[in-house]
Amino acid sequence: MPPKRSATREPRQTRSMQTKQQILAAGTKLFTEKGFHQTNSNEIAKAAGVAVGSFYAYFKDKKTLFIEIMKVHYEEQFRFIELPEENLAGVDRRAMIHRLIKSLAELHNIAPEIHQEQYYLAHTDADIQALIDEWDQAAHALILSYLQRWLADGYLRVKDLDTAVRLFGTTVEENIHALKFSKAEVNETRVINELTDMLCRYLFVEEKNKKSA
Amino acid sequence: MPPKRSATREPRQTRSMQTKQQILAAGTKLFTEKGFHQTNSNEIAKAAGVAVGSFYAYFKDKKTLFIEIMKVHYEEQFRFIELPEENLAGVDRRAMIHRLIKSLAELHNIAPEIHQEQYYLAHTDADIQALIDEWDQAAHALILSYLQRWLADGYLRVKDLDTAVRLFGTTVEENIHALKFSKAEVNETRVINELTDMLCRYLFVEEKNKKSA
Amino acid sequence: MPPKRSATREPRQTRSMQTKQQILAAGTKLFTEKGFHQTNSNEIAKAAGVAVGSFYAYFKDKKTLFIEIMKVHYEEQFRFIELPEENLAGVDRRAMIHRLIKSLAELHNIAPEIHQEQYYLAHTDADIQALIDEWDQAAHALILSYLQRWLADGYLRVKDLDTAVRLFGTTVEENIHALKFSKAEVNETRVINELTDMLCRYLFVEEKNKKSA
Amino acid sequence: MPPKRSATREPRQTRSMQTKQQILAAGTKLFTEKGFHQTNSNEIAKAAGVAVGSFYAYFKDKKTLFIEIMKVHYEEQFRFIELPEENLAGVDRRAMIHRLIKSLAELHNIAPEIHQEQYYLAHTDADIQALIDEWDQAAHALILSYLQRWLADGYLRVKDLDTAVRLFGTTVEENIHALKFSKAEVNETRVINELTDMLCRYLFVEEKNKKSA
DNA sequence: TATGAATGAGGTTTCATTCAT
DNA sequence: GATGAATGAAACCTCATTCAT
Repeated sequence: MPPKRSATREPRQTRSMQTKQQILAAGTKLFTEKGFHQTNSNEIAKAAGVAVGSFYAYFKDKKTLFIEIMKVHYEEQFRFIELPEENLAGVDRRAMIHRLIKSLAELHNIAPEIHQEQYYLAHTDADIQALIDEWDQAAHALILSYLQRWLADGYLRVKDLDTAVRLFGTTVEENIHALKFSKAEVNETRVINELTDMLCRYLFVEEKNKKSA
Repeated sequence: MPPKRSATREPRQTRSMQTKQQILAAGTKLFTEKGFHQTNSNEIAKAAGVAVGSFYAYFKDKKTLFIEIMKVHYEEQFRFIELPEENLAGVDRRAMIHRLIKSLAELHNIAPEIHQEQYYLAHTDADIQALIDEWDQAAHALILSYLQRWLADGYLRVKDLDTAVRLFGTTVEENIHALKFSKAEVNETRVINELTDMLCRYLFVEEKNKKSA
Repeated sequence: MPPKRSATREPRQTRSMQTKQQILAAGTKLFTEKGFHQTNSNEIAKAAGVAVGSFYAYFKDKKTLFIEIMKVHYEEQFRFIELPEENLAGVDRRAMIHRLIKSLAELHNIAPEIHQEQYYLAHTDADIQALIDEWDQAAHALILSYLQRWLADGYLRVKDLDTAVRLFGTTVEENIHALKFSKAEVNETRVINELTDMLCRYLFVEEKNKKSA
Repeated sequence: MPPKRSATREPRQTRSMQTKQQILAAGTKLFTEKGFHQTNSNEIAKAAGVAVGSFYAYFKDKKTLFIEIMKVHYEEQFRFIELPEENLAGVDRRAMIHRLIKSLAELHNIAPEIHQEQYYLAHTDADIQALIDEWDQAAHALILSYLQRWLADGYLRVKDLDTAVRLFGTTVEENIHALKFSKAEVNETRVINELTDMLCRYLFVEEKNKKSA
């Protein structure tokens, strides 16, 4: 049976790419469910439906697979986030912050445990640490660009921009993370609301004052 | 008399207690430097200057040692923190928040990596998760008692107390943690200042309004 | 597809089967020579000419290997023994008993120590006990079918068939076993002859009486 | 408080002997319950209520303890059995056999597992094997003396005395053992009856013939 | 490329025995 | 004598990785 060519070119993955994808998927699933150290390469291969040998044909070792997964995960993350600055001044700032937080929260639905695993492994692995640093810098640059715009427009209350960027980044990231991982019953909407409030009050001059002026 | 092996032998005598302390110290050091999975029992024993057999006489296994270290660490933490409520209404609230953050930061100087390790291991280990939950609840109770006092005194701006407690806890904890672990050059004083500002603006009605009134 | 680890990997391919056979052979040899507790897994692997890892790929643990050896041994045993009943009434009964004993003795030449080891391990291991019970029942059923035939033909002297079955089984089994293990010089032919006499006199009505009738 | 000397001298064991007895008792209990290899010296010491150090003060090693236990057990056995020959010719022979079997069965109530353990350990331990051989010889001598008496009195049917002795010893010993260890419901009285019948019919000329004469 | 059996270093844990007190 | 903490050789078992097919 010859391959049925359809009129529209279907960009099928080559067999090889497919295999690699299967391993990535299986790795993500297992690292996520059981953690890096609790998952072994035979298991990953089996879950991917390939032989261990193939695993090692595509990935130098287990760590390399993990790093590739991290990369995929972060690319996905930045694809979501990278809302470049618009020139709007009159835009509702609270809404912007809120949207930013929401999209971060969205991200964490993809593979929240990877984030955790990553931070853990970073502390004994320089390669992973380097990747994280790189991404942190990208995130900080993004936040900074927001703050600078607001500063230019006279809305910003904070003085120490660099520190504010850090604080913003960590606070959002970790509260979202806690939200996803808390065993306790937590209401997501309420947490995001309060978080938004906190950041707005911290960053911006109070609306009331303006109005009263 | 049946053997009745408890998870951990609990020594009264001095020599024995000393050995246990040595193992605890060595474990703390190594887990901290290289992480749980990168440290093995022989190594711990050697670092403690005892035979492996002694390790297993005092701790059922590596995990049990880790849990005991966590407990020691947390007890220390609570010894620092538990500043009971005073009845003062006129006290400087910013100063109180600042002090709270500072003491938390202090704590992290003891064994910051243990905290990280802990959260990591929790995600595949129910025993460790249980301990963390317990302590989180204690911390939340403490924060809540502060907020309720401020609420009673009419200083509090937030409505959703429960969520605010969570937000407060996570935000302080994680920013301090990030502070200690950031590879980048970070100025501790500045971070703590901004963090304090953020939390005050979030929690309290603005002073200016009062003054203007 | 979940891992679904069966206790023992069941190989189809030739190389793999060969390896398993080698391990079984080495295990049989060593358990036989030195006993279960005096033999360790590294040793077995080395004797089989494979790595320890392979040992554990094929057998969950040492006990599992032992159980498989038992099974092989017993299958062999039953292949020898299962002489189904014929309808002959006039057949020499002494000759039948003699043949039965001889074939049991034959069996014990295969791996006599395994039998001993087995009984020993049974007393602390339920799995092994279960296997032994199963085989005992099979053996008892076989003996019973002989006795019932002789009873029907009017040759049987004993009344309490169930007890006789037990007595017969144990007596043959253990005397053969003792024969094989006695350090003293024992003449096999003489023991088997006396054993045959004893069982015939116990089971059957005396020929002389018949003749005199 | 000075020791209260009673009028009658109470032959109290010295403290030292008492300790040794405790270890022997604990060893017997544990070897019996869990087997030699499944019992460790610390456990025995604890069960005996003494320190491990004391264990090794009284017994060179674990095996030595086992051998001492064996000896105690066998002495007890021979104290029961050694019914010296009487000169009686008219005594009921079946009753004698029956009594012999019964007393053997009695013995097995003391520490039946020791017997099993013993045979097992013998096969890798020469010292234990030597002891067993010694006792077997004693038992055989005893049985032989019975048979010779019956032979002299014209009651014996068997010709091959040496082999008969062996057969008798093994058959009684192992059937009693099986009786004690069978997991199945077995009626002790019935087994002992049949066993007695079997041995009588094997050994003795039939009564009926005599009577009819 | 794909396969999966085979490898063996290395980690975990036990326990018979010693020895300082 | 008694104690029991300490020892460390040796057993058990896992799993990242290789390599012959």
